[in-house]
Amino acid sequence: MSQEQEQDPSKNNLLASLLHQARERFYPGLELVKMQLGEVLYSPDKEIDHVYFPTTAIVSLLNVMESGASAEIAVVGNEGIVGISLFMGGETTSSWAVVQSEGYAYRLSGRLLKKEFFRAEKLQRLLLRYTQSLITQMAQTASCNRHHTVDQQLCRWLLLSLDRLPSNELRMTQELIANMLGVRREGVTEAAGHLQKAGLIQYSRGKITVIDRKGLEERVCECYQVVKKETDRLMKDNDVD
Amino acid sequence: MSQEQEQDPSKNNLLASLLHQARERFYPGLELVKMQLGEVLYSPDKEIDHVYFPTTAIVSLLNVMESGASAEIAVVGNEGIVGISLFMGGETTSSWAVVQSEGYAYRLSGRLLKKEFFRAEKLQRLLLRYTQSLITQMAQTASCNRHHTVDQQLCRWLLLSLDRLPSNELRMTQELIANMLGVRREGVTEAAGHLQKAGLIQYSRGKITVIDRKGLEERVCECYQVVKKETDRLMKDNDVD
DNA sequence: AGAGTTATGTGCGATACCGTACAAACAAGC
DNA sequence: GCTTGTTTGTACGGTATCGCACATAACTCT
Repeated sequence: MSQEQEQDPSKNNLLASLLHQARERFYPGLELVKMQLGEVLYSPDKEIDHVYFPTTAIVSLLNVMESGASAEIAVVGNEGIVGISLFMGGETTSSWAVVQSEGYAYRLSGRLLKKEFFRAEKLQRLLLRYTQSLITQMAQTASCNRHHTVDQQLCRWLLLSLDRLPSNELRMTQELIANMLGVRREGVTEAAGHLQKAGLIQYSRGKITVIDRKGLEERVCECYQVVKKETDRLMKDNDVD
Repeated sequence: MSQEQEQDPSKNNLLASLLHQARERFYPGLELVKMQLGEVLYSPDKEIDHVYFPTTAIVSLLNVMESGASAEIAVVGNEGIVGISLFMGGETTSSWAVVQSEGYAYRLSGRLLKKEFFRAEKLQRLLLRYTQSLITQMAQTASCNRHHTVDQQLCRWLLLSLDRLPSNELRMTQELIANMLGVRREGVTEAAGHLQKAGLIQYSRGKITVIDRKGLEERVCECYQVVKKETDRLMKDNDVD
């Protein structure tokens, strides 16, 4: 499989930040896995025994209500790690991690990561900074849910996905997007219709092609930039020797 | 001032978890401060140089949009600490910390906390666990904003405040609550009207008395319990020797 | 007591989103 | 080709919340 051969741990930003010694300790434990759309990496109260460093996959952190309604609270792609509650403590979370876009990730034993986390201060600082950027994302999602329209949120969501994909083409049904945004499927149809009419995207049956990224950026709410800027700030110059 | 004399570091749960040695290192650096309603402990891009361990005060973590609209993303009372970004890394946040209910807190130099954080593993685990519980709160707030009514959210907010106060009386204008929930002041008037009519609360000009806490708990959305349960789980048996 | 300020109540039309129902377009298999 | 299932489009009434305007009520200060 050619896609598989192109994979390399350094395609994940966090793994790429691990230099020399740290790399030697980590890389042997890394296992390349392919993740399918909809795959559940963890769910509430299920002990997490691995963490995942996505390379081409995108993972959604979701909150599911008693009613069954859901809402995405953060997205993780090749810039991050899935499973922070492992080193944050608690072992489990009240949210779900679901594969939103199929692709590859490197998997690592939780035990190993945890050991290194408390042993290697620089690694720890790296992961904590990343966690801080996740926190920013969640905080912004909370207020975005409160104050912005579905149109704006769809733009945000498309850009978030775009940033984590190699091409300008997303494979997603509107139903799925609706689950992420926590709105009706018809709401997404309508919002997507607006964007299509404006010539920003073009989609058909589970395939969305972004034609005018600039246009999306003009239409998106501030939330996208706030998170991006803060993440860039937190994650630059973080090499772990 | 009698209120002041009743204060003691152990009234904050995190400080109370610090036993023996840890206590000796920390307590000398603690400074009791009184915090007024509306006081800003930190704001975006302003370097944080102290952390706060509230005893009787309640602090809101707020996100403020370009439009000026705001939304509370988490609350911190005597169960927690304000200023996690200090040890999480990044030094600043994109959110505000504003005193929601006046009272006392112990203030500690950020430098000292940070030093201890990376020196003392048990302290670190304690603080990370607390951070994890904050993350839970933010995640739940995000989905609550999406799926639940103002009525439900007001119940949640009242219970959150109640849990962090000594009495069943809150000093809060509806305007202020509206800012926290990110809704119109009139919306709060209406929701509060419902609760009052149902005999759960009683209020007049900035003073809300909760008469029937059980009733609130029956009417609140699941979000309240989800966060409470998870926080209890994360924060029990966390003593730092 | 009276004036001014702050807090709350109420009423309106506008709008964004919901729930539901159903039609149309497309894909995949036989 | 035809059938079946999935995905998307459209329509319609219902509702929660908004934005605004203004009335009332309660404290505060002189």
